[in-house]
Amino acid sequence: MPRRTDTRQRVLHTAAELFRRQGYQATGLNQVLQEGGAPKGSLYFHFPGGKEQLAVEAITLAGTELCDTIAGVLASATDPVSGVDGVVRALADDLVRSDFRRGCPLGTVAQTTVDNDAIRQACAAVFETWRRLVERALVAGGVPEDVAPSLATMTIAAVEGGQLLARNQKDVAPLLAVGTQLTELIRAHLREGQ
Amino acid sequence: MPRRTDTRQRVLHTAAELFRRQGYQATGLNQVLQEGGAPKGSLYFHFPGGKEQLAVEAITLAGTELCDTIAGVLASATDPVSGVDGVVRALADDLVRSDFRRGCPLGTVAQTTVDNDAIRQACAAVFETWRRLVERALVAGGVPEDVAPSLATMTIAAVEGGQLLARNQKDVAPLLAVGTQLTELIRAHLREGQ
DNA sequence: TAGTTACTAGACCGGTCTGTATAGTTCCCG
DNA sequence: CGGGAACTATACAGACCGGTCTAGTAACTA
Repeated sequence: MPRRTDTRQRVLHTAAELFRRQGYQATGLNQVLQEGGAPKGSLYFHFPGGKEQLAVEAITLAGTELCDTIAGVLASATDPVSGVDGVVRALADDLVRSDFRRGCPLGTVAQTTVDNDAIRQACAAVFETWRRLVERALVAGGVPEDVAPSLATMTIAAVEGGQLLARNQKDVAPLLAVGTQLTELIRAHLREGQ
Repeated sequence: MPRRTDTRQRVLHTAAELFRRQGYQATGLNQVLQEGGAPKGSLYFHFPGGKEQLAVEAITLAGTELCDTIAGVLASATDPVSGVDGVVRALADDLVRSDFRRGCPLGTVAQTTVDNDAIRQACAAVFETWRRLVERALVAGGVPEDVAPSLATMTIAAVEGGQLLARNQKDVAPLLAVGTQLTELIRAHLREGQ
């Protein structure tokens, strides 16, 4: 039998947003339900696995959405340098627009759920998807294949750290500095690859 | 009148360790007290500001301690490249030794306390201290003064992100990749500076 | 129309959270 | 010895936590 309501999606999106802003532990189910406009019974009907299942699905959803955004930016760029620069700018815009409340949809949750295997692995899967996306863009742009995996990991790490610092300082400057240095690094690898 | 017991220090160190492993919200005062071996009355005698004050002091303590460690490693290195490499290796060792339970003493807390100004600023102060430490080492090693601030920010961000990824994957590889790429980047700047 | 599935609604449970209140103990100082 | 400061010890308050339960409603189907 098909779904008859959009409650599940509504709750999921609300949860993704709240987890992103506040992290896993700081986000209560009551808050999710209130902001999502659903009673408790509905939550445990749609997510019998409770908070953990909600988090896993919310992370996967948010990760996939951001993945599409990143892929779009990278695809519309002519080379990996401007591609990474574009991604960083997009993330910085998002930070400013939300007054530094929305960080990376994974970073905050991943940081505080190391001891929860289900959530940890959900985050790891998304991180790996992102990394591969960046790696492909780097290789396509001329970065040698042997350094691309490591450089892609560095890119993800630096951007995560940059978002963390930016949020902590309520200033995009650290993230923009990361962008500048990242493009510098990629350029250096492109020179070496030739 | 001078202190007569070490309860305050004991509780503070326990809190620093637990905040580091679990983050702010996931760490309960009862747990801190139990592991620190102190009753509740003592906590609110020594830290009338409650959990928030405890966190601010624990962050400052842990930040200062790690600052000393970093400064020691950087000072014993002959150049910034091997210095940064040494710091990354030390952090990776710490991750492995704790079975990936201990992350950066600030990262986890900073990520989930963006909306708490006191804690946020305590973290920001430590981050800035670290950044300046790295910046000085870079300049001393020959990195041009105009790029050193940005490169130092990049270093902190990348290392934070690397620790996050390593903890999430339970594998130091991402952090080591960050180390490799960071040294590469510093070398590139040293070449340009000449 | 009767039955079944999809879903809503919210009261309720035991437990834990931060924080308070108050009494007791230990030690130094005069 | 007396008094006060430093500190311990625990009981308790009030709110909130994630999660369970049961009853009810709406829509589709046989």
